[in-house]
Amino acid sequence: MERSDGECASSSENPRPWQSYHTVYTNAKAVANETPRFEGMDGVDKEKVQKVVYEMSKGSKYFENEERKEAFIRQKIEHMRARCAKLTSLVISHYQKVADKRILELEATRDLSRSWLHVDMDAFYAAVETLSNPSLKGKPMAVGTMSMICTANYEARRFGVRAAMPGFIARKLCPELIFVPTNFTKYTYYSDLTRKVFCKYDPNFMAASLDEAYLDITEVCRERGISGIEIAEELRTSVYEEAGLTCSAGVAPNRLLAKVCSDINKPNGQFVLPNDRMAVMTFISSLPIRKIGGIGKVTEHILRDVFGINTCEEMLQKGSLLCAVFSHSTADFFLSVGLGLGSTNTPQARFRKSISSERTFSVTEDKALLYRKLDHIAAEIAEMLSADMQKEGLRGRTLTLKLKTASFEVRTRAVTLQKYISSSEDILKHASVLLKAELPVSLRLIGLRVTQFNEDKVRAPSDPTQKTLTNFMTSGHASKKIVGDQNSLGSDINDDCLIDDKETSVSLDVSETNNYEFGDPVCDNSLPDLNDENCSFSNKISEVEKIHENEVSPLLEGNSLVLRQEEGSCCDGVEEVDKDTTPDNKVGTSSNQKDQFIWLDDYKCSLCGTEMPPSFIEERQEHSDFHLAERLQKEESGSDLRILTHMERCVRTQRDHSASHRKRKKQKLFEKEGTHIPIDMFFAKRNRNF
DNA sequence: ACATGGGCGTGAG
DNA sequence: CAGACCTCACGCCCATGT
Repeated sequence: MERSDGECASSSENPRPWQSYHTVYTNAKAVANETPRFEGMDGVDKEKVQKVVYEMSKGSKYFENEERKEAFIRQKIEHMRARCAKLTSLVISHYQKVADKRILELEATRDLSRSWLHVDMDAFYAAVETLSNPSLKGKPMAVGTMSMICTANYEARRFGVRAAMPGFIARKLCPELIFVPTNFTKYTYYSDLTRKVFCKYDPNFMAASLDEAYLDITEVCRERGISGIEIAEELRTSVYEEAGLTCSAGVAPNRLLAKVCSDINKPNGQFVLPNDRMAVMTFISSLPIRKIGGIGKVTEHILRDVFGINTCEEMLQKGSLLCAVFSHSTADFFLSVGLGLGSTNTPQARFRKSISSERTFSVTEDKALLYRKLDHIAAEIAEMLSADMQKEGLRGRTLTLKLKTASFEVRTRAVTLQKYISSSEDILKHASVLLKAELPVSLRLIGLRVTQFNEDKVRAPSDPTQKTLTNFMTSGHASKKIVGDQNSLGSDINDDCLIDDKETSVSLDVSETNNYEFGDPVCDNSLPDLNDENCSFSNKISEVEKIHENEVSPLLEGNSLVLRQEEGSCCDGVEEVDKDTTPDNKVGTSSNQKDQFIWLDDYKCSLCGTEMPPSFIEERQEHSDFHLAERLQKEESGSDLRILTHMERCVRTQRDHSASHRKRKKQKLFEKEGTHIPIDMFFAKRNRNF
């Protein structure tokens, strides 16, 4: 079902707006496709769930942000489509050869000699909670809070309640829902019980999280002369006996497939895929791509809407396009998926590359209050982070501050230091500098991350169990401590084999659209910048005087520092918090007029036919920018040195502004149109000339 | 050409 | 009583510096 356009139109035009509002929990792997037999999704009225989710979300800041992101992805898709359409048959046949060759090479790496088993505990946290409080049995229950759920039992899932869904929406879906707070000490305890069982089958098993693990059962099968089916059954029985919990298992020739398999007969079931090429290919042929680990909502969307790929098999059929459009590693990943390949070795320990801690809090309008709060929270986070680092003996020299504004825009700011740090004092000291530089902002989250570790730290590898939904719940210090404790508590043995969840772990960054090999005209990375409401783009500032406004922002920053110091004092500052958006709004209207000529019926782009509702002010501006840039590029390449039009000046103004406002990133959107020079180079040139 | 730094998006639970 | 949509890790891209 494809409704890329009407999505954001007002509800009068679109009778079912909720159908296009996808969230991770309405579009999760388990929910994604038809086969409703399993995953507790039987009888879930998906339409109703989506409607409720939509109704509960509609109009919120969060929702608006989701819409922005959605729109951005749609643009990206549009762009990639256009690019594919432009491929000449010559280019395509070239990439067909590239793809064919690569497929052969990948095929040659196929290893069917090993058996991997993936175990996944059923609704783990919920199951543990039920164990310790049997009265919960049979009742819909979720582990988590009103703002976020990390696990729901199967009774609750029947109502559409899922992990990563906010609690208040879950309650709407299921008014009877019982909420139970997280308790990691318990989960860790039970996790250890299960791991003791895993050890018997593979002493080097890879723990993927508290409730998931990969076991290489090749040896046990051989030694005991029994099949993967039997091992899986025995293991599940044993886990139940030891921990009183049910789990699901998948057995396959590699980890990627094993993980897919464990999902098939969940809960309390198993699925075994024989080590046979035909069996694998058949399995893969109809498998929806979304079932593959590493392919999420966005990638699915792109592969489907740009290439028409729905099943893994189709990755191979569209191999040439994939190779033409994506980077080497990404294309390789996709092709491997199409072949049903995955890693089969037990990787040597992988080391953590970053460690971080973040926290969400309620948005405070009052500046003085906000700043006091920030002080407090920053200090807390620094301490948690430092504690975690010290626990793992880590020291790092890059500190990144993460902020989420009241409008859900995410920013990160980093410094790289001369020396390695790990103390909370050091962290806080540098974090404060970063934070202050951003200050007139209304925030809902701050986070700190440390990277660039001191290498020779050949310490125990990271504990993958940390990457859970869950930690945040007890989000303060408590949870962190407990999570940390998993390390010590948690099986010392397996701690040294780190999981790499992504299996082939092929870097699949969909955002990249690089093709490799010699640069052909296919290559343009461009996507309009739709993301940042705050800065730049919507200011297709049409008047020269706007330039002065650009100069204002540094002053504001200066102001903020002052404000910062006189925290207690009353503030005119609250407005300034919105300074970013205020000018935008103004500009929005003025530029609207300017753009109107391009929008037929105020809806459809007269140049390329892309449809976009009038409410998408910023997106539309970006879009018209795109055409403008295109035109400019043509002119430039034709060495047409004519005088800039009014509109063009505006764009330049905006670019300057953007650049100076460290908004450089998405300008790439306009780069690399075919063999033309990058547009920002172009602007640079122009700017020098004028 | 290559290394490094910074910013962002993606996926997972 | 209303409001409440997370946390963590990774890898890619661009820009900049050498």
